[in-house]
Amino acid sequence: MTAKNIDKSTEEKIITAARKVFTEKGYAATRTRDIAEVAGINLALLNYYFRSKEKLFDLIMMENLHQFMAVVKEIVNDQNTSLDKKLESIAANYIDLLTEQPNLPLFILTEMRHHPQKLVMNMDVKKTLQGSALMKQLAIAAKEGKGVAQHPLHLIMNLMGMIIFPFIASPILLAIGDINDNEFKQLMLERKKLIPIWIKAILKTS
Amino acid sequence: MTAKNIDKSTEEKIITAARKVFTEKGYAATRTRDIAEVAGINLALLNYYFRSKEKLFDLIMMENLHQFMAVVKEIVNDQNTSLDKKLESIAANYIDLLTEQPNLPLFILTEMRHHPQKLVMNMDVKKTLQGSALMKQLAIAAKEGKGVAQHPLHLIMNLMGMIIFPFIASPILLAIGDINDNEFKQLMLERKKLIPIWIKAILKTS
DNA sequence: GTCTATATTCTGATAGAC
DNA sequence: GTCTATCAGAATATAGAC
Repeated sequence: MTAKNIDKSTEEKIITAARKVFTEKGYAATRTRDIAEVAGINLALLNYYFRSKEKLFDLIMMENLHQFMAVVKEIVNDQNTSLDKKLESIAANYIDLLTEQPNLPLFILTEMRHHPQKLVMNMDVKKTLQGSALMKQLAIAAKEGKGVAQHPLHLIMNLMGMIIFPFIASPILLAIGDINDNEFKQLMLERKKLIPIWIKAILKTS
Repeated sequence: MTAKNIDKSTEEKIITAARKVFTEKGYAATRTRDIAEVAGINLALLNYYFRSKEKLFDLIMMENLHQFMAVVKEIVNDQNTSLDKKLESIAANYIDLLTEQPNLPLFILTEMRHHPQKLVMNMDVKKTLQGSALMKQLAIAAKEGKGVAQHPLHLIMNLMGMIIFPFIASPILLAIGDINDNEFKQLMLERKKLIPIWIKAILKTS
């Protein structure tokens, strides 16, 4: 039981522990015993509160998906901000989020692939993006480029790839670049400013 | 037992099945029974040939790492090709590889995080890249830009992110873009040409 | 609500016949 | 080499005392 657990209800302790363990190790590699231990409670209590490993996992999965979507939801449909501002907000907010929770993307991408049944998210992200202010602004920007407009998905792939990939691949990147965790965080800070610039440079090539 | 298994030795059948199941589901979610079933043989035979789940996994892990590294190894240290050509080769070769084996990156990134002990690769990729012809050419290109040279890791992150991320996130991207598998492959084909162009545009902003 | 003890199911691995 | 049957241990879940 860590200091964080003081003053928390048992249910909250279990959820906090489950969030940590599931998000780090994924569903299959997680044992309910690990969660109970991290929560500082007995294994039986976990089932008393949540009935099963799967039900507890579903809760964490929803939480994580929601957290991941929240960043983009509030930005994408703002009619009053420019494309530039939107790119800056998305990059900055995601990098802040992932710096705090670096395991989030690998968790979501892995579990989404392994349990496509649980994919409430697809429709969610689809609804959020399709016909949004951002997509319209992207289409306009693409046309203002040199010539052939690229498929808007290319932009999404580039933007999200540049933001998310470093966190997914951080162990390799730390090794390649001979840098430590703090230097990595510093690079991510730089990327908050750089990614929007790079994306705009890319838009001009189309 | 699929058609592919005809004319294969038992050992090869098991390896082929293990490659498929491990790479799709990861170590923890894979049951040796699944592998045996896909191989069309009995569970006992698996242990007869490979002694344990872990030993069989280690083999597949090595295979996959090797396959993933092979692409970059032969390109990165070629003294006779320009930076442009190297970028083009890396993008084209990786996109070809990942179109055939879309689960490769998620497998490697996940298992690498969960079993850092098995990380023969870190030193491997490090050795391959550090001081390579590619890194020198990148450093030169960065200096020829507008002003402040960025950390070379930024370029690696951007290049690999743009190449790999779409394959990792393909389920979401298919949903967002309302496209099917073939349209996705078409987009990936386009990216073979586009990514080098985009990377060069990014280099000019630094 | 919380614990200990136990039931139940699953899974990796082996024994032994052929 | 290959199979069936089975074991041993692990992991989820529950029973029942407090």
